[in-house]
Amino acid sequence: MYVQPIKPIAAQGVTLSALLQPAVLPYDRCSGRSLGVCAPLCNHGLATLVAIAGQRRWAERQPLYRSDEPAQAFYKITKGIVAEAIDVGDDGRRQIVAIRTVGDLCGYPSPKGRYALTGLAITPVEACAFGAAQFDAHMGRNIEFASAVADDLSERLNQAAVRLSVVGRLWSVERVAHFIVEMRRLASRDTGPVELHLTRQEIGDYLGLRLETVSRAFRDLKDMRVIALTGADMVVILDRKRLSEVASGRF
Amino acid sequence: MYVQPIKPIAAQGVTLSALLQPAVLPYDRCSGRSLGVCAPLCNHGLATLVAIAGQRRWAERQPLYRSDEPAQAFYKITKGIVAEAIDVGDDGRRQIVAIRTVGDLCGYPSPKGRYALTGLAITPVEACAFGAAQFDAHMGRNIEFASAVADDLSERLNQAAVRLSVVGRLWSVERVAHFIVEMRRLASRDTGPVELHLTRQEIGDYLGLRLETVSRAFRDLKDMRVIALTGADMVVILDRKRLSEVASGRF
DNA sequence: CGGGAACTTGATCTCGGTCAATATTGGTGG
DNA sequence: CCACCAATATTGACCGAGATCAAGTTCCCG
Repeated sequence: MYVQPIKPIAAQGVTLSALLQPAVLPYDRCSGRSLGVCAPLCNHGLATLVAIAGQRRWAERQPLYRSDEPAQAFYKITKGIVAEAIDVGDDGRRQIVAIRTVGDLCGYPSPKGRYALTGLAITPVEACAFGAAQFDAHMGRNIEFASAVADDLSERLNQAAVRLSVVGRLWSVERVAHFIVEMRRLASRDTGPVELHLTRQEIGDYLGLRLETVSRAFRDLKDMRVIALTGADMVVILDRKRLSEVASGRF
Repeated sequence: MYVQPIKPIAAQGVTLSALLQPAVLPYDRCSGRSLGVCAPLCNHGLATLVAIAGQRRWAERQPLYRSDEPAQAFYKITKGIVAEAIDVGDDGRRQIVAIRTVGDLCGYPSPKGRYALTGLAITPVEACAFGAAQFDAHMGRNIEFASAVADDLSERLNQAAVRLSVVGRLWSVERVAHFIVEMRRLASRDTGPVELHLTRQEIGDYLGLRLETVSRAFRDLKDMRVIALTGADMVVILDRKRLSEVASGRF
C-alpha cells in the first residue's frame, strides 16, 4: 500500500531533486513508530488525507518550523531525526523537549494556531506535510483517526513525564546513561553501536546540562566500563544491564 | 444542567457521608478548566457517560491512584487540587509532573492499562470517576468527545514542554517565581494573596529542588521586594511584572 | 593538508545539596 | 483557652556536582 503525495508545499531549502523524487512512499516506513496514528491514517479516509499531504525535505540543522510561527502544517517524519526545542530567557538558554523520528508526528500547533516549539532537523529529514486545518477537519470526520491521535498524544504525555523526572531528578551521569538508552531504542535496533547524531551541545540542551558536563559524563561511563566510544558520535554499550540501572537512577 | 452520578465506585477511605452527599453536581463546576473536554462531555452522549460516572472523595494527602496499579477509572476533579507524581530511583527521589485542579481530567492510563503516575490529593478532593473501558468506548462513539480529549491532551503536552524547560533551564529563584505565577493562575483569581497548598518538600519535588533551596528562594524573592509571605502558605505578590520576568528567565 | 568546528580536559567558582540546629506553625488534648 | 508536641519551615555552615572559563586536541571537510 502506498501513499501518493500530491501538490508538495514549497519548503525553504527544498531542492529540485526532492520535488522530482519518486511520487510514492513505502507504507512500511510510515509504520515504524506511532503505529496508532499511522494505521488509521493509512487505512481509513486515506483518500481525503492524502489529497492534502505533500512530501518535503530538510538538510541537517535546518528548522522544519519555528516557535510562534503560524502553524500551517503538521509533519509525519518518513526519514531522519527531528529535535523539538523551546527557547528560555533571552540569553541563549534552550531546552530540547523531545526527539522525534520515523513515523512520529511533529508540529502540533498550540491552541493559538502557532507552533509551540521549534523543529530542528538533526539529520537530513524527509516528512509528509498535512495542512493543519485539513488535519483537524479529518479528525472531526474520522473517529478512528481521532482516537488514534488521542492515543498518540497520551503516549507522548507519558514520555514527557519520564523526561521531566530525568531532568528534574537524575544526576548528570544518570541523565546521559538515560539518553544513550533512549537513542538505542530510537534506532530500533538493539545490536551494534549506537549513533548519537546530536552534538554535545544538543545533548546538553536535551538533558539540561552544559556540553562539558555531558562530555565528562561520557568519560565517567567509559571509566565504569559501561560504554566505549568509537568516535564522539558512536557509543558501544558494554554492560547493558548496568547502563539501564544507572539510567533509571539505581546505582 | 446537572450531571447525576450513578453507582459510585467504592473508594478507599470513602466515607458514608460522601456516598450520601447530594446526588447532583453543579455543571458550572465542570466548566472551570479544560472546557474543551468538559463541554462535549456534558452536552453530547451525556446519558451514556453519566451512567458510568460516580462521585468520590479523598482526604488531604491521600492517593487517588497509584503508579503501576491497573487503571480502572479516570477522574474529573470537581473540587481541590491533585499532584501527579512519579518515583525515581529507589532512594526516595520523586518528581511531581503536574498539578491538576477543578475541571481537569487525571488518571489517564498508560498504554499497558496501568496508571503511569500516582495521583495525590493535596487538598481535600472530590472527583467524578469514569470507568476507563467505558470512557474509551465513549470516545469511539462520540467524535466531538474524542476531538475534545485530543485537544485537552495537546494542551497538556504544551504545558509539559514548558515544565521541562523550567526544570531543565531555570535557576532556583526563577523556578520558584514560575511556580508562584502558576499557582496564581490555578486559583483563577488574580487578586489577593496566593495560597500555595503544597509544602516546601512538595514544591521541591515539583521544581526539581531541595526543600531548603525552595525556602531560600522564597527569602530571595522577599529580599527583592517581589513577594511577601504571610504564613508559609500565603504569598502576596508585590511586583507582578518583575515576578513574571523572573519566572520566564529574564532578570 | 589546512582550517574550523566539535570534543576533551583542566582549573576554578558557584549554586544548590547536605547536614544540623533552631524557629514557627498547627493541631490536640487537658 | 492554653500548653504541649509533632510537623513544617527557616537559617547557618559546609560540601560537592555541575557551571564557567580557558587551553589543548581531535576530527572532519573542503
